[in-house]
Amino acid sequence: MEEIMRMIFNGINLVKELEFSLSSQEPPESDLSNSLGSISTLFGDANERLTILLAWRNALRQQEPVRMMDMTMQTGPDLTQDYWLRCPVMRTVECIDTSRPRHRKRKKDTGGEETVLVAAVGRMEIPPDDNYTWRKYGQKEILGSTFPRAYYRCTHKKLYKCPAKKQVQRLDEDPYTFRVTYRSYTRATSSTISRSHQHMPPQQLPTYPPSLTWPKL
DNA sequence: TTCATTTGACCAAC
DNA sequence: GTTGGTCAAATGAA
Repeated sequence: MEEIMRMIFNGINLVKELEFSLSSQEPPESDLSNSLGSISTLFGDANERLTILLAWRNALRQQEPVRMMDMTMQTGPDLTQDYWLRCPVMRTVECIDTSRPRHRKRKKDTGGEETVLVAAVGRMEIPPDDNYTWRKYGQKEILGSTFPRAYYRCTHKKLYKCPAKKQVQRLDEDPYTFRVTYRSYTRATSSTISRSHQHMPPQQLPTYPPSLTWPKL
């Protein structure tokens, strides 16, 4: 909510600036267009976030089994900032030993799994960016589902041995809602995190979702 | 040239 | 045998 309020106040400031420039002189049409575009975008984004937030609160009120999570509602650092590295490492993640034989499938392994419902932004057919860098590595038609399931892993899997993965499944009953499942973290100490991560300033660590926060360094 | 996506194939779990 | 998760070659975009 704090982030939304900040966007609204920024929009108000832009309106005031526009008002001032109009009262003092007639600005070039290009400047006027840019200014109106910025204001429109800012208020539009704030409105979208507010819509998602309300849906999330309604879901909580109804005590739904899975949480509607606002991908952009943050209380942490400013996520509009372009992190030089956006890696979805989870709090208690244990690094993968790449020397062991690979396990392609682990059914019933629900440890460290977190599922959220995510509303698509506007009429877009993709879920909003969760501010982490993912690389798609597969897509499958799922029995009983109209839409295919997409598989993503952390972009920095090799570099930092980051094991985080997510699955994105569009809901049959609501094509503009996605079920996003975050996977592959185990109960281990943060000391098992690759030391390569330690150059990430902790104050810039993203905080979404709760179980996806960076380890304390 | 590098990196991301697509997609058929592979394989373990059921 | 079927299904879901992953791999990796091919392809495309920047």
